[in-house]
Amino acid sequence: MLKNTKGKILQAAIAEFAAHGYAGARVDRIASRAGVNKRMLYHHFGGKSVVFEAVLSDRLAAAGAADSSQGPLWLPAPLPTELIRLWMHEALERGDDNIVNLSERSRLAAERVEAVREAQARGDLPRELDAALLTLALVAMEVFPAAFPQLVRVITGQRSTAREFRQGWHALLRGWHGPGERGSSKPRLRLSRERVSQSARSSVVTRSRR
Amino acid sequence: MLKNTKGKILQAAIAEFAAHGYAGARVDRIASRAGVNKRMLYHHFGGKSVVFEAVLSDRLAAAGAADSSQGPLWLPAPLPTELIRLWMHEALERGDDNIVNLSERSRLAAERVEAVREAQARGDLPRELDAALLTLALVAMEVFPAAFPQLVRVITGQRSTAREFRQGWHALLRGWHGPGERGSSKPRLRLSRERVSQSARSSVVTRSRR
DNA sequence: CATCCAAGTAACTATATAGTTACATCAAGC
DNA sequence: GCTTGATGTAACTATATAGTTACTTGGATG
Repeated sequence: MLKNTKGKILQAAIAEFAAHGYAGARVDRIASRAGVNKRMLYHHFGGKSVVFEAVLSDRLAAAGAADSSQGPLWLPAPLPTELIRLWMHEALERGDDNIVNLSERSRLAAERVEAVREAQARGDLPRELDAALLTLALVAMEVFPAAFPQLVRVITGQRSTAREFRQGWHALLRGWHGPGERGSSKPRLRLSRERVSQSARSSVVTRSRR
Repeated sequence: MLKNTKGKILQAAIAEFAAHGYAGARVDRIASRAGVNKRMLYHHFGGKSVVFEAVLSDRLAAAGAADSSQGPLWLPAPLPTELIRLWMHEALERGDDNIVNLSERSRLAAERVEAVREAQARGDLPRELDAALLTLALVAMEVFPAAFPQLVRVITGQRSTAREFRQGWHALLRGWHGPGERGSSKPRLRLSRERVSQSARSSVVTRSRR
């Protein structure tokens, strides 16, 4: 079977739910995006809510697996916007109850925590911090600007997507983990390119305030 | 005029939009929550979208003003869930374009940045980091667990509302700002109560992984 | 007291939307 | 070649929902 109608529906639904959330998503649009008759959505799944479930299950389970390998841990690779939006919709709709695919996601998260632990052992990350919480903090710093771009703009005056902001943000992460001497003596910074330079000059903030 | 119908509608709308987002919110529910005839919503505002605008304007402008004063800066006061949900809906619906009340919010944010700057001058926060970005990072650490409770649970195995998690998270923030000697020699930690204790033991993470 | 206008009510309308019904196609097994 | 069941299509239905119409009330002002 090469038509793969179910798969096309799922892909279309991922885009639709990421863009509009559960309430804002339209079954007709999903079918139309998939180039498939709406009836097939009810055939392969059971209804809108089931498709939503499938989307979360499919998309959120694989998440985190992609980026656990490359790059320094304190500067995680940017996550796809779609995934972040689905996380937001998931949180808004369901909070931390009935987490879809909890066991698999926990397993993947555990791998990442383990990587952080190893980095701590190497001295690449501060040793005295709890590994799981540190992992969470790294994810937070990675996700936050993409999730709340308006707060980035309000606080720093910059767009979260601007090169200047991203460089500044990375510089902050680098600096925050401590250019100090806690831990090992190994060189902690793998990236030596990107200069901090003017990094993060907020354009909206009044500097001359008492 | 003591009936204050418009105000009641606005209050009800804040709750409704925070709970369900724009698409999920129901005009009838807003009217019903406010104990007011639906027609009045169209009388005082112009339609659903206008009410949404008013909610964002009213609620997001005042935000940040409340907590800019009390408590140490590296451990900001918890924000109301409602506000965080509105921020999430705002981000999902509008990104960083057409930010409502941008100028006033920027002004309030600037005050907070200034407070951080002063804390840096006192040596309470690391001096070498950009003040605006540091402020943003502090907000991020404050907002993230409430915004993404499912990620907290997936990564740490704990509920974001659990006392144990919060203590661990606070301990991490304290530790992260550097128990080192960069900056001043002043005592940096004002909270001396809450012990780090077992702080953050993740229950789901496999510790024995290669 | 009469007028007038903002505030309020109930019932209605148009439409968008999730979900269904009835039918068509087509390949495989008998 | 005929039945059968999975896959697909078009048109339909029931309902929820934003928005409106037509009317009422009440209180301030001349």
